[in-house]
Amino acid sequence: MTKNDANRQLLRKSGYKATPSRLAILGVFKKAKKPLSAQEVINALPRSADQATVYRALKSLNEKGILRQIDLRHNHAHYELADLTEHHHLICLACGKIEIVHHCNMEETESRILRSSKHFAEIKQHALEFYGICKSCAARRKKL
Amino acid sequence: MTKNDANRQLLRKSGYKATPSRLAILGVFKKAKKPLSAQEVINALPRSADQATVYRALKSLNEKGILRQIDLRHNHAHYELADLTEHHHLICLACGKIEIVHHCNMEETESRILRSSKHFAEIKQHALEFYGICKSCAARRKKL
DNA sequence: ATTCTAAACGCGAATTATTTGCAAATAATT
DNA sequence: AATTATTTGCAAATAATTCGCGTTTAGAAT
Repeated sequence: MTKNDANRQLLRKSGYKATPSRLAILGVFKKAKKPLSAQEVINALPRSADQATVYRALKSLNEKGILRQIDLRHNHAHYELADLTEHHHLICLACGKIEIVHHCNMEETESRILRSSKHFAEIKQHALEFYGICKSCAARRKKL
Repeated sequence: MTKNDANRQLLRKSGYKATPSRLAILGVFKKAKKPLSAQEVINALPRSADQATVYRALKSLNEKGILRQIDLRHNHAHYELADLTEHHHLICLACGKIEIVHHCNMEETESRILRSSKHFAEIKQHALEFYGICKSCAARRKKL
């Protein structure tokens, strides 16, 4: 299966063993349409893996930049594949709805920041999320 | 005391009672040089308050926009006063060091996003944090 | 193919972070 | 001073994440 071979290589290239759980976790993210929490990954796995295994995998994959961590303000971390085209999230503070946002052009900002920073040598990632109210929540609130 | 009077008004204006714990919590943030976790607030309080009280206060103050929540990737929320001049954070993935970043000009981006969004009515806040490696961690790593 | 070994796993328990229910206390209003 | 809706403290619950450790296993070396 070619998809698994690609993931297998990806893991090996980062110095990890290509274990069934890690391959399965990557598979779950490949299918996902939105950032997933550890619990959602656990639930979505075809053959169950221990929660410690999943947490460890998420952490490692995030450290190597295969996944990226997203803060949706839900008191727990979410992750998504890092190789998606550059985008950010618009999150409804009332209902949690997520919309994808493109074209924020952060590379330029990052290099400018780095040039003027006293203490930092490198920027590896950034998180840019917008929190607001979605239209249906806004409508619902007007009625009250 | 004039400073407390200002905070007292701020709280009342948001519909809250100006209780000693909330005034003390605002006092702690006023002195702080960096975003604080709930635990750090608890430790910094002159007269101790219960953790439930502190968590409840942080949540309310964040909802009313007096505090804002920051994600430093430490598995717990941090907060800072919302009325600081617009800035963001540069966080070292290796040691946690924080540097303040100015001039990211997000208002323009926000209004553009809102104009092109299908589902969102309003943007209330954003989080923009940069994660990288600080110079001293970079140096330490080279030696290894 | 078999052996070897560091890395990864599963399990259970520990930690850490945050929330909740409820009775008592209290800030603001009258 | 009396009233009342908020807020507090306490203790316990829940949620999120991590850790220790004995066992298994992927990949390298024979």
